[in-house]
Amino acid sequence: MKDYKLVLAEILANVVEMKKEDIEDLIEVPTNKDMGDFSFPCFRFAKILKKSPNAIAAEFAKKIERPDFIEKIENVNAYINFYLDKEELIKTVLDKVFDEKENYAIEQKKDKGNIVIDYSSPNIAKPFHIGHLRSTVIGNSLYRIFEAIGYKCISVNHLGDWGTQFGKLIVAYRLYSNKEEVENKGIEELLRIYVKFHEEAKKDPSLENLARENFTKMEQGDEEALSLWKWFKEISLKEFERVYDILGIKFDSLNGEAFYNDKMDAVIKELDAKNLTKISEGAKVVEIEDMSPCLITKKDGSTLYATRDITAALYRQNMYNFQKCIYVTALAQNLHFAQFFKVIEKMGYKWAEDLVHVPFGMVSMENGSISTRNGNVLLLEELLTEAINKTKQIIKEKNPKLENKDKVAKEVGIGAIIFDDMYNNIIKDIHFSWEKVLNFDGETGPYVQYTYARANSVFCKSGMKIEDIDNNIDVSKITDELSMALIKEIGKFSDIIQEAAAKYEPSIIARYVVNLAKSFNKFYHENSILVDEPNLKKARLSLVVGAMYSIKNALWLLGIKAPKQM
RNA sequence: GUAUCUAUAGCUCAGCUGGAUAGAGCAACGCCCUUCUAAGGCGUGGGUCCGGGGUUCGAAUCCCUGUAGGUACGCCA
Repeated sequence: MKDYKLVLAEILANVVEMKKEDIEDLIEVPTNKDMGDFSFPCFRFAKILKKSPNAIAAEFAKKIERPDFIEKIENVNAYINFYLDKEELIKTVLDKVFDEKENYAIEQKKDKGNIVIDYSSPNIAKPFHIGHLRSTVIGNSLYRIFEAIGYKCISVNHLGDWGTQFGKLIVAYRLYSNKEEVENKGIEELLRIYVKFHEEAKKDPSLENLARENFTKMEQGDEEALSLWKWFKEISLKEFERVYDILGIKFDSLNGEAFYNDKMDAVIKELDAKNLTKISEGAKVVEIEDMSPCLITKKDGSTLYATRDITAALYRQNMYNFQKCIYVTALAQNLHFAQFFKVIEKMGYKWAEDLVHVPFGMVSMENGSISTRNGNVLLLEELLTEAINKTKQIIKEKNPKLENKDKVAKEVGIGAIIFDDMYNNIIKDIHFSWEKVLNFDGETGPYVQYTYARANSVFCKSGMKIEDIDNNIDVSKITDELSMALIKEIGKFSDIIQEAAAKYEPSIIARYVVNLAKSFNKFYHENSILVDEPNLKKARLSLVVGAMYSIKNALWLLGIKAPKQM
């Protein structure tokens, strides 16, 4: 919204002995709307002026020149409260909404520079389960949020397609499977033999050594090992793409860990040349103060996770010249990121400070933590299918005549899952519960989508075309509190996106869109929209359409569709 | 042991760049569809903001400390 705060600070600076920047910091938005749109607390002047805060506030309040956009200035105790002029406020918000229309609050220019976002990044040869969902939907949302404030984003799916696990898989394949089984059953068979490997390795630890040997062979370019690896990777990618399609997510780069195989040598040499490496217990490490050392190579010379991440960061900086490089991974990986960010800093690269780890909490199942090895997993597709089926059932009950039932059920069911994942601060752990995730009442994705569908429905019944709805309305027609509350909520959208970006927190968008939907539902409940009086009808329809643009775009920022009917 | 995250209503959580009576949703109970989609709206009950210090005119919010739980800590990713 227009920067009223700044203007108020300038006006206050004429009365209060303080820099306008400091005044601006002091001005706050009251928690209770009865106390105005902005308020200025005067407690801190008591000491200097040797008067009571209440007296000071009263004195200041008298001296302030009221600007046009302020309807009323009121002194309550130690506060000076400012009430925005309603007509001014309506005009300001609607001007912006109808100037930008379907792009409302979403910046179209991408001229602030590049941001690389590394997310999803599942491990090849393991099925896509609900544990992978978080990184995927959070990363996708951050991508859209940063694009919405004017950055060009590059999404990277840093596939876990390299590492000792492939040594394990190769061993497991040779011992427990064959070509036909893998071709027929795909990733399911790969999972089976992976689990089997871990069972057997408990009894016979030499299998682990065999696995390591096979990975080393891969790193040395052994053709047989590599062709198996390639085959496993293709099978996995097919499955992942199916899941990404359902979620509507695309990546700009699929450069996984293997992509950096031929680029790590140069980086290790650079580390050596900068005198950062040491040999410790046979491994090559970079020592870091106040942290355990970062391992660069194992004693057999093969590389590790950190080696590939350091190499990838250097490559990305070189390739994209990023303003930020964001990693969306579990909180449990905190140390790893702290370590390799520090290594890059030690290498003398100033852009190390542009590397950002966005950590999220763990998902656990009702019967303990998720473990692919133990088979305690819920496949994402199973969850999505369940949600879609539940939605179909509800549609059958509530809106049996709906067209495109399947399409809508898909959008709503998936919306429910995505929304649920991002409604709380991402740092919170999630204890998965069918009951919770399949509840579509209250503060949920379907609630917001339903609100949108209602708004669309009433708009359609008006018989107006979208072009007929604009900001050219009789502002005096809108007077009630609920309409004003809706306008204010719509007007907040841009600030909310800024906040979500600054905090790397999609839940801020999710919370916002729920408040917006609540606001709309109250407005809708109390005010008839399709009234006879044409000017009133037009004014109210402007609010309906403004709410629709806002809800649709906010859902889009979360990666959720807004069906027109449901 | 060290680091890190979390602790607010029965449950799940907002609020945490300090401010005016601590907010939602779920669950429970009650009301509102001959009127624009009831996946909705309204109402009722429900709180030592984990404990203890400190800073401040003012602390759920900042600092210190303790407690409880989660997670990570060299050749996995």
